[in-house]
Amino acid sequence: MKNPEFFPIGIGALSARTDCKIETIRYYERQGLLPDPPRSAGGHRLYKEDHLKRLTFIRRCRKLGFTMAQIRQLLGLVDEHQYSCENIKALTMDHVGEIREKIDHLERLEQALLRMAAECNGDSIPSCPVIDALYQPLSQRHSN
Amino acid sequence: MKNPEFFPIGIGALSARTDCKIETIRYYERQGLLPDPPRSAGGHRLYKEDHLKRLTFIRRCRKLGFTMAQIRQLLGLVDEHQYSCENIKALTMDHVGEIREKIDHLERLEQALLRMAAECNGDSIPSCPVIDALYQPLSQRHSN
DNA sequence: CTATTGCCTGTACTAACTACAGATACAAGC
DNA sequence: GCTTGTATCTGTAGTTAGTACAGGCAATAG
Repeated sequence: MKNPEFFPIGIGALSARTDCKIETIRYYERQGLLPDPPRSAGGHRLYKEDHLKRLTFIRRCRKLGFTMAQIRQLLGLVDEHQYSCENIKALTMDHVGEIREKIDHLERLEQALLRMAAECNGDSIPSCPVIDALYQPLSQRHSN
Repeated sequence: MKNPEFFPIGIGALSARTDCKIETIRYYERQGLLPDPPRSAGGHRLYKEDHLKRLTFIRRCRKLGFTMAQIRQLLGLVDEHQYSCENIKALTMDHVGEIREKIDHLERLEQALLRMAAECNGDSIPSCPVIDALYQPLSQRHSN
């Protein structure tokens, strides 16, 4: 029940099954995230089910916002069977922390922009408090 | 009261006053955001107050998350005196919309990660539902 | 006059891909 | 077997917004 007749597959089929562009697959190989696959007589890459699973893992991690460095770390743990629920959870929660920081930062930007935009009266004369606020030099308040 | 004795200044002084690295100032010049300044006999850049104001504007916009393309647009409007409260506010609110999309996306990632981490029992045996969830091929459910 | 900064140009690097160009391999049809 | 068309190959360059040099002049302090 492991569909042995479908493997090995070429890079195009792997690409279609993982929603990952061919160039990106080759890029991951160059970066060492995917092992170099065996080749056909003519040099074409031939992938088996393990490659499919590994690439699926990589793509899911990327969609969750993990960096390639973090994925490398996760794969390292998996490859060496050195992972446990404990350390995977720790890495995951580190990543959650990073995401929260980004959210905080964006929320602060949003508030700053909304405060400035609230000053606008929305008319069409060539003047705008947003531009004024951004354009005034730092040294305006006391002679610097 | 415009401190005329402080200008012109060199690139190092401009850098110090704007919290912008020297290389970044030259980069903005290459990208056409800052006009080419006059030079000394020996070729050193000499900046005046207008440059200081313009660079301050650029840096504030960057800190607010505007891309360089957006800043180019804002500066274009300012340079041609073609801006009004109306269109500046519109650009600002567009940017707020982009920021909100990023926040939404990050919040969804956070929830996905937290859901996975919640499955972890936190023990130290080499097994983890997060890894399992990420590693299963798409084709696992029905023979593909 | 010389030593020390300061500044110059040009190039290469970052993250995570994407997009070619130009050449070769493979599969299908006849 | 031959041809055609698609698949894949390598290698290079582009994207964003800078950062980091190397190697060489310019300005300035003492």
